[in-house]
Amino acid sequence: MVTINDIAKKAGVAKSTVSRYLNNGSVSTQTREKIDKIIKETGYTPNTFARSLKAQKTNMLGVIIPRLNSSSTNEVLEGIDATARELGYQLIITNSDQNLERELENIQTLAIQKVEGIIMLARQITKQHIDLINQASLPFLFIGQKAGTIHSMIHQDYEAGKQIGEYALGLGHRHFLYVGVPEYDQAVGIDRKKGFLDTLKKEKSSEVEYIETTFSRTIAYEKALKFLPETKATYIVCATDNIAVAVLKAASELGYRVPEDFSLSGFGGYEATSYVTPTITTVSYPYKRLGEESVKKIDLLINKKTVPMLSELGNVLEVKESTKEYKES
Amino acid sequence: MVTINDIAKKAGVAKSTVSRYLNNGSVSTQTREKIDKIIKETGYTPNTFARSLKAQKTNMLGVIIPRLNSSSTNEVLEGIDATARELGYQLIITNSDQNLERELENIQTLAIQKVEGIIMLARQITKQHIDLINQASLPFLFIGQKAGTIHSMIHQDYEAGKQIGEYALGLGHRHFLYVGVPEYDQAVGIDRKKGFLDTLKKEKSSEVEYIETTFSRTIAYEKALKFLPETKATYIVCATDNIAVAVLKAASELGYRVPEDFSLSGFGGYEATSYVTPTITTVSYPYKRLGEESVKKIDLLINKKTVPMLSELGNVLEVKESTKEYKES
DNA sequence: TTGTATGCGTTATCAG
DNA sequence: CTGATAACGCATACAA
Repeated sequence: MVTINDIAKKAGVAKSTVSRYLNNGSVSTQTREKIDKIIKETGYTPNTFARSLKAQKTNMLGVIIPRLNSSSTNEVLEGIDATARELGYQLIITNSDQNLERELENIQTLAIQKVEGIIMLARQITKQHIDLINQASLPFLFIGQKAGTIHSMIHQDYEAGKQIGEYALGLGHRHFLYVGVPEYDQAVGIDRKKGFLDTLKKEKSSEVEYIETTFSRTIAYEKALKFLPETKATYIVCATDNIAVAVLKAASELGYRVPEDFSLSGFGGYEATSYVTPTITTVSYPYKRLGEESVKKIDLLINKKTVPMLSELGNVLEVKESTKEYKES
Repeated sequence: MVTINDIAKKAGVAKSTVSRYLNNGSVSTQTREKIDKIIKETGYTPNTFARSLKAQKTNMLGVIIPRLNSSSTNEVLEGIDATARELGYQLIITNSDQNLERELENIQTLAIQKVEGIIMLARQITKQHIDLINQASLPFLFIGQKAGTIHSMIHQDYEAGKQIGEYALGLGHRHFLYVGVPEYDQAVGIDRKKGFLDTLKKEKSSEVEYIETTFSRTIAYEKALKFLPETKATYIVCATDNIAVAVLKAASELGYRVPEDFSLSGFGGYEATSYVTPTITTVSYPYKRLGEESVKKIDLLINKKTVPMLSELGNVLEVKESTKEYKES
């Protein structure tokens, strides 16, 4: 490996001169040219580790994601990537494979790598998380779930549920099926559902059945094959777009027509909802922007600015083909 | 920041003793316990940079991907992630956003970061790539495209095209439409297509129309709205599953029925092909395994073992609902 | 403008 | 088993 010393020797100067050349630049034109040439010849690049060691700064940002093959995750990542690049951060992305142990492990690993801050796309936040994060004592930001004592950035999930509720009631529907996910996920499992249910309460004549599934398309699909023939709902609300796509698939398999037999909607605004037939009504979430904002926020945190503990991003209802008015038949 | 020195002082020993404790472990039980306690109290973690500086080893692997929101990319990443973890590598994932400049930039960046090796999910390989890689002179592996002088790992795209060709001919089809992508992509744009076309040549009575689109679903969708009413093909071959999904969407929009009006197939084996109606026949590629194998290969490269310049992974035809026999009507 | 000397946190060598 | 010391590659205060 060629070092600053080699360059210095070959150029017949002190290594501090080379260092100056590399940084400030207070060097005579002569030596500058000499060094210039030699660096090109040797293909020398400064050693980042030595630099970081000296500067006590790594310019690296850690990102922890729950899984790779998720479109929402990827959109968030896109936003993170773009803004990180803009602000001069190098990204270390670690995958925790929806596994609590690995999540904690990754926090550790990133802390050891001395990243300047960590952004974590959260599923559930446990005491272990909090403890570990406090212990690591570096700027930390949760995305997607809120944690009281740690900075977080979330979607307005309660609002989103409310939007769908109001929209569906407005269409005249009174009998609903809510296909949800477990409550360990505060944002999706609880807030989103609660927003919906609370809205329905305003309409006394409404009824809601509830089915719980997981984030997996396959599992949702299999459950749908069973519950679709049994439900009396005229409107099915799925907790995620993925689930909605799976339910739609099962429906078409079983010979139901959407929205003629029942209306269907999801949450998320995934691209997939636009490429199935019918296209699926959804509440679209600004995932990419969430990623962008999160980097800006952690950057502020890193630079010791004060930022609000919690930021919320709004979302917007996208009416497509899978929902229609309910008319007494 | 708490360092090995702090620990040493508090424990009343030399820092070399602490270092030994951290590594080999030749320390008396007494001092071991003392150090143990202090490290826990202070939450000390060794500084990776100092370590890397000393060890001249970073244990980091660079990965360059063309874009984040691609299911094939993500499956490859899953494989890479899993195996990297197994082999003890830390991943630095950089996104080049389908941009040549950024690709070259990323190679630079990763080289500067002193990663031990780079895996790049390639689109096209230019002389600039080759030059830069040779200059960086570190283990490098292309995935998805082959480069003569640099190690690469690819899918059998020509074979895949052939498989579809033989299958379609076997169903009795003679009039085809191939929806392809530009030839700057050697694997998908050329090999895949050529495998298909070469196979058709064996059947004199066959005819092929050709339409070129891009990897974008939206663009493919819009093109399909135009070409579907015009084509006489009874079998449409799409160069990727994404394109196939888009064409299917356009078809259902226009009132065509698949496979009654025409058969349709893609390449890739993306999950999406299973969640549309009808499900789409495809040649599935072992993306995840590709990721796994690639890490194993670069690990070999890093450890100076000799490995073949080129590795190929096979793929398998998955017949689903979107294709059926052609019968003279 | 240039060179010398020192320290960043760690590991390894070599006496003790 | 333990401690002093040098070295990794770089940046910088200070002196020349």
